Amino acid sequence: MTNTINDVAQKANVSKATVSRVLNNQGGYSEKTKRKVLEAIKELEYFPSGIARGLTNKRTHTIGVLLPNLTSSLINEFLHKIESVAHNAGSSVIVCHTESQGIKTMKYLQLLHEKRIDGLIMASTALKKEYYDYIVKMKVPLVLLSAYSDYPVPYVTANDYNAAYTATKYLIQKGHKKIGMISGNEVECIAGNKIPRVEGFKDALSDHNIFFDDRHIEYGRFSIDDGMTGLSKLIEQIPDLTAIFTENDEIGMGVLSAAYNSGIKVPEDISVIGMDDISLCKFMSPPLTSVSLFHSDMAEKAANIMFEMIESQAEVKNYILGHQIVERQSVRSQ
Amino acid sequence: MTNTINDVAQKANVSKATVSRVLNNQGGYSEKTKRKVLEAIKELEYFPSGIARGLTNKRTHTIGVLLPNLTSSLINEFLHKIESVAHNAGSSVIVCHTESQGIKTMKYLQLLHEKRIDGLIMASTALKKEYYDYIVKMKVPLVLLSAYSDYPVPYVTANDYNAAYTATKYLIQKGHKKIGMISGNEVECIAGNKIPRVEGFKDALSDHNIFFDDRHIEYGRFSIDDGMTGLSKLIEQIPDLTAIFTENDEIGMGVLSAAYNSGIKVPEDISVIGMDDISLCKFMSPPLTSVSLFHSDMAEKAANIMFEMIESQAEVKNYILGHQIVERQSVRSQ
DNA sequence: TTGTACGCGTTATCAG
DNA sequence: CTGATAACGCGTACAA
Repeated sequence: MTNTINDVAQKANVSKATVSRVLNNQGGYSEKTKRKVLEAIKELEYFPSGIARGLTNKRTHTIGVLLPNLTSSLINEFLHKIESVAHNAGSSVIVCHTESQGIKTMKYLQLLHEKRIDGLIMASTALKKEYYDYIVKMKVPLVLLSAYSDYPVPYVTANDYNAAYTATKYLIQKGHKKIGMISGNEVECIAGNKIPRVEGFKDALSDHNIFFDDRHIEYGRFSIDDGMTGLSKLIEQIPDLTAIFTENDEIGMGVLSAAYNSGIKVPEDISVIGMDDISLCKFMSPPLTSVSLFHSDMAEKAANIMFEMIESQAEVKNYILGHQIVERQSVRSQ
Repeated sequence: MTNTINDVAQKANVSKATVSRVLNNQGGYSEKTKRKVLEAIKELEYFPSGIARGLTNKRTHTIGVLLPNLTSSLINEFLHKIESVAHNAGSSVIVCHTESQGIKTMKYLQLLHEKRIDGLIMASTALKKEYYDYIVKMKVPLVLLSAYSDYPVPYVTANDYNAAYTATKYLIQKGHKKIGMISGNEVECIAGNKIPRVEGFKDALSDHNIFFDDRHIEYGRFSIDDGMTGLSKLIEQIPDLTAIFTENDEIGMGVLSAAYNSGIKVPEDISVIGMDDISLCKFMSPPLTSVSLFHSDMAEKAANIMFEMIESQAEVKNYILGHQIVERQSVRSQ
């Protein structure tokens, strides 16, 4: 059995209250008793129980992170940064991967509720009413990461519409006129909402008087395979296609891979620009031009906001981070 | 304030013992009181506190996972599987990334100790005496994942030596005679121990009477960049090199990338075989031949063992999983 | 079938 | 400066 504060108190011939005081450096005790207590602690190898402490303190020093199926390098960037901030704040992180289209989300929410987490970060997730209502009941600060919501919830995200617009415009400025897109969403709208990256793409095209129709956009599921199949479909539908904007880098990788397999040269035959600027872009063949959304900064910001809310209850505002094209070698001038 | 079991008891005009019984389906109560209690629970939106329960139960239904800096797709495979098993067992997982060479490891162990986790999984980490001693004091079941130890601790891992031997032999059988290796370890030995994958490489060469010396092996830090610099160094030292075995796929990707940048064709000019068979291999240009170590199975096994130990206290034996070459297009016959 | 009382490990309050 | 004692929220013998 692990030793408790009582054992220490007994061994040091003091009350457990005193032990607690020494433990938390609260002052109000003599040097002598402090030494006695410290000694007993060392001898008994006593280590306080965070869970018992949490019971009285109403704080578990644990936060939850809900993550959907994202590119693994994105998940890692998010998780890593959040963890880093959390640990600096003396908290630990419980991760929950919400696999396929969040049917498990409610279950995880309950689990986290039961664990009495101090706060919750949801990444890249559409905040459904069901979730929101439940989280409100949990009475736990929530921060959205790489997501937006109409509910009064702070979020940290990029402007996906603008970023997609920028990427498309970049292609246009490079002289491309036949431009396709491969989206990661299987349908054109999510829960009735337009997909920002798709809209940005469309609007950039319209604004520059470049023709497009449904055949210029393929829909998939954000996987590399979708990039592979997407390329052939796009080429089939638009034979004189010269450039492709992919909704994320993973799809972009798929395009690169499919191009390699079918003897299509990038960027000579076709230009490709991705999005997210994951670390792998640099190592593609050719290195993939992409749009950085500063995910690491996003995660850090979100985590910081989270802890601010935990500490001070204060309402915190939203942050929309910028984006930046990272030129590499997958796009050429037309 | 969140409602407690007392509030429910009061509302339903029963004792909290009865509420507890209903909550845990322990029987011994009339249908009528059950209904009353359930109703009160619903009205008050009562949800039991796992931390209060943990205090009496001595079980927090939380396990810890310690991860070093690995390829993000590996981390994800590990984490995802462990999480999946954990959630099925009604537990959640706290992640701890031990960043650069584990100086933080002890701090994390203390944190997990304080959190009173039920069990601990350490991935790809050399179990130092300091860690081991501390974990023994924690009195928490420990499972090593993708690691081996002389301490009496169950582990689930591949036989790295054999896998490397197999990979090298594969290259030899393809007719290669000038073979280099890029290791991810900065030095030839870790804490006095030879690196299994390096030894497997060397022995395969020796056993087949193929000459090699120090110039045939480059050391780095498991990053893609090391693959990039490693390639040029290797070629400089061994101009007639025809094949490279990289200690992991990430380094292999670096080699592919560096080759692309310097106009070296893979596999025409040089063959490359990686290790781990991460999901990205399939999408490299060319697709990277690798050795699968079945990491997903490893993680699942480790997690299952973990929960067996938690449930039954029983000593559990070790598992060494097999490996398999996954042929793609980065190696050609010489 | 139901209620009482106590333990779990810690912190906080109030005396002394 | 220090010590009882009461929470905290839940489980569980034991008693009724």
